[in-house]
Amino acid sequence: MKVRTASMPTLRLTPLAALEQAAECLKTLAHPHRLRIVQMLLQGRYTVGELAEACEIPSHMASEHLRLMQRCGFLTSEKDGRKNFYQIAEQHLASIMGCIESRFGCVP
Amino acid sequence: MKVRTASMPTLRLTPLAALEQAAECLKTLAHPHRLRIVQMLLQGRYTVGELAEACEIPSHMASEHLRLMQRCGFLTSEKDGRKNFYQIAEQHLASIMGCIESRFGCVP
DNA sequence: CAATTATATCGTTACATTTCGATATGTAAC
DNA sequence: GTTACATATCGAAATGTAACGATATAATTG
Repeated sequence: MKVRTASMPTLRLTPLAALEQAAECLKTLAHPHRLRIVQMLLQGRYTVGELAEACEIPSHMASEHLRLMQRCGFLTSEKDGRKNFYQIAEQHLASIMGCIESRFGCVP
Repeated sequence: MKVRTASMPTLRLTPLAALEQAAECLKTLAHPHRLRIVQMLLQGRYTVGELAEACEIPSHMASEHLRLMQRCGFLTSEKDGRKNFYQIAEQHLASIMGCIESRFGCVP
Protein backbone atom coordinates (compact mmCIF):
# COMPACT_ATOMS: atom_id res chain seq x y z
CA MET A 1 0.00 0.00 0.00
CA LYS A 2 1.32 3.45 -0.89
CA VAL A 3 2.15 5.68 2.10
CA ARG A 4 1.71 9.39 1.71
CA THR A 5 4.69 11.63 2.64
CA ALA A 6 5.27 15.38 2.88
CA SER A 7 7.06 15.38 -0.47
CA MET A 8 4.01 13.78 -2.08
CA PRO A 9 1.26 16.31 -2.94
CA THR A 10 -2.24 15.17 -2.03
CA LEU A 11 -4.06 13.49 -4.86
CA ARG A 12 -7.11 15.38 -6.13
CA LEU A 13 -9.92 12.98 -6.94
CA THR A 14 -13.42 13.79 -8.13
CA PRO A 15 -15.96 11.61 -6.26
CA LEU A 16 -17.06 8.56 -8.22
CA ALA A 17 -20.69 9.77 -8.20
CA ALA A 18 -19.69 12.88 -10.15
CA LEU A 19 -17.58 10.82 -12.52
CA GLU A 20 -20.62 8.63 -13.21
CA GLN A 21 -22.57 11.71 -14.30
CA ALA A 22 -19.63 12.85 -16.39
CA ALA A 23 -19.36 9.42 -18.01
CA GLU A 24 -23.06 9.51 -18.90
CA CYS A 25 -22.65 12.85 -20.64
CA LEU A 26 -19.51 11.75 -22.46
CA LYS A 27 -21.27 8.61 -23.67
CA THR A 28 -24.06 10.76 -25.05
CA LEU A 29 -21.50 12.91 -26.85
CA ALA A 30 -19.49 9.94 -28.10
CA HIS A 31 -21.15 9.41 -31.48
CA PRO A 32 -19.99 10.87 -34.78
CA HIS A 33 -23.40 12.18 -35.81
CA ARG A 34 -24.09 13.65 -32.41
CA LEU A 35 -20.69 15.36 -32.46
CA ARG A 36 -21.52 16.92 -35.80
CA ILE A 37 -24.91 18.04 -34.54
CA VAL A 38 -23.32 19.71 -31.51
CA GLN A 39 -20.67 21.30 -33.70
CA MET A 40 -23.36 22.78 -35.94
CA LEU A 41 -25.56 23.96 -33.10
CA LEU A 42 -22.58 25.75 -31.53
CA GLN A 43 -22.60 27.85 -34.71
CA GLY A 44 -26.32 28.44 -35.07
CA ARG A 45 -29.90 27.25 -34.83
CA TYR A 46 -30.94 24.35 -37.05
CA THR A 47 -33.95 22.17 -37.74
CA VAL A 48 -34.06 18.39 -37.50
CA GLY A 49 -34.04 18.15 -41.28
CA GLU A 50 -31.02 20.40 -41.73
CA LEU A 51 -29.05 18.49 -39.12
CA ALA A 52 -30.06 15.16 -40.65
CA GLU A 53 -28.95 16.31 -44.09
CA ALA A 54 -25.58 17.48 -42.77
CA CYS A 55 -25.05 14.08 -41.11
CA GLU A 56 -26.35 12.20 -44.15
CA ILE A 57 -28.87 10.25 -42.12
CA PRO A 58 -32.68 9.91 -42.28
CA SER A 59 -34.37 12.60 -40.22
CA HIS A 60 -36.06 10.16 -37.90
CA MET A 61 -32.61 9.13 -36.74
CA ALA A 62 -31.50 12.71 -36.26
CA SER A 63 -34.65 13.15 -34.22
CA GLU A 64 -33.58 10.27 -32.00
CA HIS A 65 -30.08 11.68 -31.48
CA LEU A 66 -31.59 15.05 -30.62
CA ARG A 67 -33.94 13.45 -28.11
CA LEU A 68 -31.00 11.77 -26.35
CA MET A 69 -29.04 15.00 -26.15
CA GLN A 70 -32.06 16.96 -24.99
CA ARG A 71 -32.72 14.40 -22.26
CA CYS A 72 -29.28 14.91 -20.72
CA GLY A 73 -29.56 18.69 -20.88
CA PHE A 74 -27.32 19.44 -23.85
CA LEU A 75 -30.04 20.93 -26.05
CA THR A 76 -33.40 22.65 -26.07
CA SER A 77 -35.92 22.98 -28.90
CA GLU A 78 -38.45 25.51 -30.15
CA LYS A 79 -41.24 24.68 -32.53
CA ASP A 80 -42.03 27.02 -35.42
CA GLY A 81 -44.88 25.69 -37.50
CA ARG A 82 -44.02 22.18 -38.49
CA LYS A 83 -40.30 22.76 -38.08
CA ASN A 84 -38.50 22.17 -34.84
CA PHE A 85 -35.38 24.22 -34.17
CA TYR A 86 -32.75 22.92 -31.78
CA GLN A 87 -30.09 24.90 -29.91
CA ILE A 88 -27.36 24.45 -27.32
CA ALA A 89 -28.44 24.57 -23.67
CA GLU A 90 -25.29 23.35 -21.91
CA GLN A 91 -22.67 26.07 -22.27
CA HIS A 92 -19.76 23.80 -21.35
CA LEU A 93 -20.21 22.04 -24.70
CA ALA A 94 -18.30 24.89 -26.35
CA SER A 95 -15.10 24.24 -24.41
CA ILE A 96 -15.33 20.46 -24.65
CA MET A 97 -15.93 20.69 -28.40
CA GLY A 98 -12.96 23.06 -28.56
CA CYS A 99 -10.73 20.40 -27.01
CA ILE A 100 -12.03 17.76 -29.39
CA GLU A 101 -11.50 19.98 -32.42
CA SER A 102 -7.99 20.91 -31.35
CA ARG A 103 -7.12 17.20 -31.20
CA PHE A 104 -9.05 15.82 -34.17
CA GLY A 105 -8.57 18.50 -36.73
CA CYS A 106 -10.12 21.30 -38.71
CA VAL A 107 -8.93 24.13 -36.52
CA PRO A 108 -6.36 26.40 -38.24
CA MET B 1 -32.86 23.56 -48.40
CA LYS B 2 -30.98 26.35 -46.63
CA VAL B 3 -29.40 28.90 -48.95
CA ARG B 4 -26.19 30.53 -47.82
CA THR B 5 -26.00 34.35 -47.96
CA ALA B 6 -23.30 36.95 -47.33
CA SER B 7 -24.68 37.67 -43.86
CA MET B 8 -24.38 33.99 -43.00
CA PRO B 9 -20.85 32.91 -42.02
CA THR B 10 -19.66 29.64 -43.54
CA LEU B 11 -20.31 26.65 -41.34
CA ARG B 12 -17.16 24.95 -40.06
CA LEU B 13 -17.59 21.19 -40.04
CA THR B 14 -15.04 18.57 -39.06
CA PRO B 15 -15.15 15.68 -41.60
CA LEU B 16 -17.20 12.72 -40.43
CA ALA B 17 -14.14 10.45 -40.56
CA ALA B 18 -12.39 12.59 -37.94
CA LEU B 19 -15.54 12.70 -35.83
CA GLU B 20 -15.65 8.90 -35.90
CA GLN B 21 -12.15 8.79 -34.42
CA ALA B 22 -13.13 11.40 -31.85
CA ALA B 23 -16.24 9.42 -30.94
CA GLU B 24 -14.12 6.28 -30.44
CA CYS B 25 -11.84 8.12 -28.03
CA LEU B 26 -14.74 9.71 -26.16
CA LYS B 27 -16.40 6.33 -25.81
CA THR B 28 -13.21 4.98 -24.29
CA LEU B 29 -13.10 7.88 -21.86
CA ALA B 30 -16.80 7.64 -21.01
CA HIS B 31 -16.61 5.35 -18.01
CA PRO B 32 -16.40 6.42 -14.36
CA HIS B 33 -13.47 4.16 -13.47
CA ARG B 34 -11.55 5.09 -16.57
CA LEU B 35 -12.13 8.78 -15.83
CA ARG B 36 -10.71 8.31 -12.35
CA ILE B 37 -7.72 6.42 -13.73
CA VAL B 38 -6.99 9.24 -16.17
CA GLN B 39 -7.44 11.83 -13.45
CA MET B 40 -4.91 10.00 -11.26
CA LEU B 41 -2.40 9.46 -14.05
CA LEU B 42 -2.52 13.17 -14.88
CA GLN B 43 -1.11 13.66 -11.38
CA GLY B 44 1.49 10.89 -11.33
CA ARG B 45 2.62 7.40 -12.20
CA TYR B 46 0.64 4.49 -10.74
CA THR B 47 0.56 0.72 -10.82
CA VAL B 48 -2.43 -1.39 -11.82
CA GLY B 49 -3.00 -2.29 -8.17
CA GLU B 50 -2.97 1.31 -6.95
CA LEU B 51 -5.39 2.38 -9.66
CA ALA B 52 -7.65 -0.59 -8.92
CA GLU B 53 -7.70 0.23 -5.22
CA ALA B 54 -8.58 3.88 -5.89
CA CYS B 55 -11.47 2.78 -8.11
CA GLU B 56 -12.53 0.08 -5.68
CA ILE B 57 -12.46 -2.63 -8.33
CA PRO B 58 -10.54 -5.92 -8.65
CA SER B 59 -7.21 -5.39 -10.32
CA HIS B 60 -8.00 -7.66 -13.25
CA MET B 61 -10.72 -5.19 -14.18
CA ALA B 62 -8.40 -2.21 -13.83
CA SER B 63 -6.03 -4.09 -16.10
CA GLU B 64 -8.77 -4.40 -18.70
CA HIS B 65 -9.60 -0.66 -18.55
CA LEU B 66 -5.91 0.15 -18.90
CA ARG B 67 -5.60 -2.13 -21.90
CA LEU B 68 -8.49 -0.31 -23.61
CA MET B 69 -6.98 3.10 -22.97
CA GLN B 70 -3.54 1.96 -24.06
CA ARG B 71 -4.98 0.56 -27.27
CA CYS B 72 -6.41 3.95 -28.26
CA GLY B 73 -3.19 5.77 -27.44
CA PHE B 74 -4.14 7.40 -24.15
CA LEU B 75 -1.59 5.57 -22.02
CA THR B 76 1.76 3.80 -22.05
CA SER B 77 3.19 1.38 -19.49
CA GLU B 78 6.59 0.47 -18.11
CA LYS B 79 7.30 -2.74 -16.26
CA ASP B 80 9.39 -2.68 -13.09
CA GLY B 81 9.75 -6.16 -11.67
CA ARG B 82 6.30 -7.60 -11.32
CA LYS B 83 4.69 -4.17 -11.12
CA ASN B 84 3.46 -2.36 -14.16
CA PHE B 85 3.38 1.43 -14.07
CA TYR B 86 1.05 3.33 -16.36
CA GLN B 87 1.29 6.93 -17.48
CA ILE B 88 -0.41 9.43 -19.78
CA ALA B 89 0.68 9.35 -23.43
CA GLU B 90 -1.96 11.59 -25.02
CA GLN B 91 -1.28 15.14 -23.87
CA HIS B 92 -4.72 16.42 -24.90
CA LEU B 93 -6.21 14.42 -22.02
CA ALA B 94 -5.16 17.20 -19.64
CA SER B 95 -7.33 19.83 -21.31
CA ILE B 96 -10.29 17.50 -21.85
CA MET B 97 -10.14 16.39 -18.21
CA GLY B 98 -9.95 20.07 -17.27
CA CYS B 99 -13.24 20.72 -19.09
CA ILE B 100 -14.88 17.76 -17.42
CA GLU B 101 -13.69 18.80 -13.96
CA SER B 102 -14.86 22.36 -14.46
CA ARG B 103 -18.34 21.09 -15.26
CA PHE B 104 -18.67 18.15 -12.87
CA GLY B 105 -17.00 19.47 -9.78
CA CYS B 106 -14.10 19.31 -7.42
CA VAL B 107 -12.22 22.27 -8.80
CA PRO B 108 -12.10 25.23 -6.35
C1' DC C 1 11.42 -25.81 -6.31
C1' DA C 2 7.02 -24.32 -4.06
C1' DA C 3 4.34 -20.49 -2.64
C1' DT C 4 3.05 -15.80 -3.19
C1' DT C 5 2.23 -11.57 -5.53
C1' DA C 6 1.08 -8.57 -9.55
C1' DT C 7 -0.88 -8.44 -13.76
C1' DA C 8 -3.11 -10.19 -17.93
C1' DT C 9 -6.28 -13.01 -20.68
C1' DC C 10 -10.32 -16.05 -21.71
C1' DG C 11 -15.09 -17.32 -22.03
C1' DT C 12 -19.58 -16.44 -20.58
C1' DT C 13 -23.53 -13.91 -19.22
C1' DA C 14 -26.17 -9.83 -18.77
C1' DC C 15 -27.29 -5.53 -20.38
C1' DA C 16 -27.21 -1.36 -23.40
C1' DT C 17 -27.01 0.85 -27.80
C1' DT C 18 -27.60 1.51 -32.74
C1' DT C 19 -30.22 1.17 -36.63
C1' DC C 20 -34.16 0.39 -39.37
C1' DG C 21 -38.82 -0.01 -41.17
C1' DA C 22 -43.28 0.99 -39.98
C1' DT C 23 -46.32 3.96 -38.17
C1' DA C 24 -48.11 8.03 -35.69
C1' DT C 25 -48.74 13.00 -34.89
C1' DG C 26 -49.13 17.62 -36.06
C1' DT C 27 -48.99 21.43 -39.42
C1' DA C 28 -49.44 23.61 -43.70
C1' DA C 29 -50.93 23.77 -48.70
C1' DC C 30 -54.26 22.94 -52.15
C1' DG D 1 -61.09 17.47 -46.47
C1' DT D 2 -57.15 15.50 -48.67
C1' DT D 3 -52.44 15.57 -49.72
C1' DA D 4 -47.81 16.48 -48.64
C1' DC D 5 -44.33 17.58 -45.34
C1' DA D 6 -41.60 17.69 -40.83
C1' DT D 7 -40.87 15.37 -36.91
C1' DA D 8 -41.51 11.83 -33.44
C1' DT D 9 -42.24 7.22 -31.59
C1' DC D 10 -42.39 2.06 -31.55
C1' DG D 11 -40.66 -2.60 -31.83
C1' DA D 12 -37.36 -5.82 -33.66
C1' DA D 13 -32.78 -7.26 -35.03
C1' DA D 14 -28.02 -6.70 -34.84
C1' DT D 15 -24.18 -5.37 -32.55
C1' DG D 16 -21.39 -3.68 -28.76
C1' DT D 17 -19.94 -3.30 -23.94
C1' DA D 18 -19.31 -4.38 -18.92
C1' DA D 19 -18.51 -7.46 -15.32
C1' DC D 20 -17.25 -11.78 -13.51
C1' DG D 21 -14.96 -16.13 -12.29
C1' DA D 22 -11.51 -18.99 -13.76
C1' DT D 23 -7.21 -19.46 -15.37
C1' DA D 24 -2.61 -18.09 -17.18
C1' DT D 25 1.94 -15.81 -17.06
C1' DA D 26 5.75 -13.91 -14.94
C1' DA D 27 8.60 -12.12 -11.14
C1' DT D 28 9.76 -12.48 -6.31
C1' DT D 29 10.15 -14.77 -1.83
C1' DG D 30 11.19 -18.49 1.21
